[in-house]
Order: sequence, then C-alpha cells, then structure tokens
Amino acid sequence: MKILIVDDDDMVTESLSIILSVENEFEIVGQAGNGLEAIEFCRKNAVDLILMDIQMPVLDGISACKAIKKSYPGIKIIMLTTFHDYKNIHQSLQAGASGYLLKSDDFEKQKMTIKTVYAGLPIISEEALKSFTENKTDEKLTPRENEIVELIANGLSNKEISQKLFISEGTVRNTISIILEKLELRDRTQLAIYYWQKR
Amino acid sequence: MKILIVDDDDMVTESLSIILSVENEFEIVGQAGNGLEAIEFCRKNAVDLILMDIQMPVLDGISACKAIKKSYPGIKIIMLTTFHDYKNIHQSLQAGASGYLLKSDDFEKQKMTIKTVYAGLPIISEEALKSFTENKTDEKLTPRENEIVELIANGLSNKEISQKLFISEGTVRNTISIILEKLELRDRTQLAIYYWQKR
DNA sequence: AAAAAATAGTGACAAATGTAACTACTAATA
DNA sequence: TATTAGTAGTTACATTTGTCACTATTTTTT
Repeated sequence: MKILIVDDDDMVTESLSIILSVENEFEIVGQAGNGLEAIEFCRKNAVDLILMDIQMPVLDGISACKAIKKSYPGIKIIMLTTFHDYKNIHQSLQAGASGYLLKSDDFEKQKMTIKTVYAGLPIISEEALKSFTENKTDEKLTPRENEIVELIANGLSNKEISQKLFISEGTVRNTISIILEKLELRDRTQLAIYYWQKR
Repeated sequence: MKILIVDDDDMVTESLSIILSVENEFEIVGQAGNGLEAIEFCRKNAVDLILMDIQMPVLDGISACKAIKKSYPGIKIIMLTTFHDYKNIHQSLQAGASGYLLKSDDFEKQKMTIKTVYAGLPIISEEALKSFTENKTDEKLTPRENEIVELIANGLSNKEISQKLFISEGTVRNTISIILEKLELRDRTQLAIYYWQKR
C-alpha cells in the first residue's frame, strides 16, 4: 500500500513514516509539506492512500482533499489532525475523505484505521466520533444561556422559549443578545447553525 | 468473539448467523427478536458484540443500545438497518453504538466492520457515511429555492442573499415564504436546522 | 463583607423577517 | 397553442427579532 504523508510539521511526517514503515504492508512513498505539494506528488507518482493534515500553509488539507479526489478518486484520504471539531469532520467528509484520525491516537489504532480505510470502509477515530455525540454545552455560556441555545437550536421562537421557561419574552431577548455577543454571532439562525454544525 | 444478533426478522438473524459463523473468529452466541430480549440475553450470557436492528417491536434498537451500554459498557454495539438517514445514525451514536452498517452491505465489508469495531475503532458503513455528506438539495424545491436554502443554512441575511444573487430583497423574502410553506417550517432558523440536522 | 456573576425584568426603538396580493417575463410542457 | 412552472419584481403590513439602558434579586466568588 503506497502511502503519502502530508503535514507541515516535519516531526509528524518523520515519526509517522518511521512507525508505519515497520509494517510490511505499508510503503511510505513520499512526504509533503502542504496541500499543493501533495497534489503535485499525486500527479507524478502512484499513491494508494494519503494521510493529510488539515491545517497547513499554502493549501489546506480539505481543499487538497477535494482537488485530489476529483482527479484521482481511487486514492483514499485520511485526515490527520489535532483539532477534532465537528466542522472539520463534516467538511473533510464532504471533501471526500474516507476517515479522520487524531495524531494523539495510539499507533495500533492508527495502523488499524489505515488498513480498514484501504479495505474500502470509511472510519473515524473514537475521539472524532465523540465530538459527534458529545453534549453541546458551551463553557463560555452560563447554564441558563446554554438552555436557551438548545431551545433556539430546536427551532423555538422567543415567545415559545419564554413560555417553556416561565420567564418574560424580554428576558429571553436580552439573554439571546448576550449569547450572540459572547459567541460573536449575528442572529438566532447563525446560533442554530453553530449548535448543529460546529463543535 | 461472542456475538449476539438482534433483529425481529428471523431471515436476517438466520442468514447473518450462517454467514458470520463461517469465520472462526466469530461465535454467534445468541439471537434475539427485540431490544428487551437482547437486554435479557446480556444479563444471562457473556457477550462481546451485538449486531442490533433499529426498528423492532417491544423495544427498539436505540433504546436497547442505551440500556445495554449503561449496564455493560464493555459490549460493543453495531446498529444494523436498512434505513440510513442522518437522524438514526446520530441517535445511535448518541446511544453509544460504535458503528452502523447496512444489511445491504456485502458480507466482506460486514465482517471487516465487526472486526474493526471489536478492535476498538468505531466505524460507519460507506452508505451511512454518504448520508452524512451527500448534497443537501431537496427535490420538493426548485434549483433557485435550493440555492437560497443553502445560503440561509450558512447564516446569511436576506440582504446578503439578495446581494449575492443579484436579486431584490423582496424576491428573496417571497422565495423564502414559498420554501417555508413547502417544507412546512415557520422561519429561517427552522430551515437552517432542517438543512443541517435532517436528511 | 464587598464585588462579581447569574438571573429576571421593563420600555422603547430599530432592523429584520415573513405574508399577501398582485404583475411580468420566459421556458418548458401538455 | 394554452397552460404551468420558474424566476423576479413591487408595495404594504404585521410580527419577530435584536439592542440599549436601566433596575432588582440572589448566588457565588474573592
């Protein structure tokens, strides 16, 4: 299995190369420092699978993933990152990634992930999966504020929220103002999107 | 690996038993016809992994998954279904399932999934993954309406939408009214939620 | 004990949103 | 060819939403 490792941190590409090349199945055919280099490499070399960082200079991993998948749909791509928010998972999957794993996952898991993806099954790491399912409270917000966020994210109007919580509509509006300011959002719709799409 | 198969359709449990027992690694220790039977079985027998249908009489798979995970967190559960909408995936993962596969997946993939989950990596089937990432156009809506839905789901205001599409704000408002009526929603926030959470 | 944070409220106001009732043009379809 | 569907528009109106400026309790923290 010809593997290309893409990460702007040489420490990461180097250590991954060493660890993975222990396995006979894996053949590290190249390393790239950003998305553009990865695309270049795929054009010139045979690659089966790419381990790709998300945050990189020049061209980020998600854009590179899109481009590579378009030109070479046969190449499997596993996103590799320390950030594991919902947004990145979602975007990566939309960009055509077959999986997602954390640099902090142990090596046995990483190897298993690579083999499984190569076998044609998409996979996400346990930690990444957690970010799908973990509860959506924001530590920047108070309990009451989080409660209201959840109601907004379920499509309730201010009047409905006030009735459900037995408080005045004015209070609901004030609280939402504070929430929006804290989260740097503009309106309840962006808040609902933030709730479901991000984190 | 001691496997319990839970499905109200005997055809499914039988055929899965036969196919999986070919593999020496797998030992089918039981079959159950609903969630309650599954819980009973786990109380009386040692089980490593459960293949669980979602839609079942008496007690559905998601509820059973929750209950079993609470009492026996060590048991891995893979949801098994013909329906693969986002809502079910999401609910299953929240209920503690480690994976999700379609009855229509080929047997090799199903075996791989079971082995991978047993190894501690959560996995979802390729088809299920598709439902995460597939494009979100609604066939009830016209192309233009879908375009506007997407912009709303990205948090844009009516003014921003009108500027982006070079049409008047009034037209945007009218179009949104039609969209809301078609989808039986009340406001743009519910529309954004519908876009991201459903389908 | 004082200060800060969380909760709840009011009134006024501006801006955004959604609805209704129409018109008008074009492209596709029966 | 007549009709329908899709797109785009206007005007008017009602409602909802969000902001601002304050007040007031209660709870928590320093």
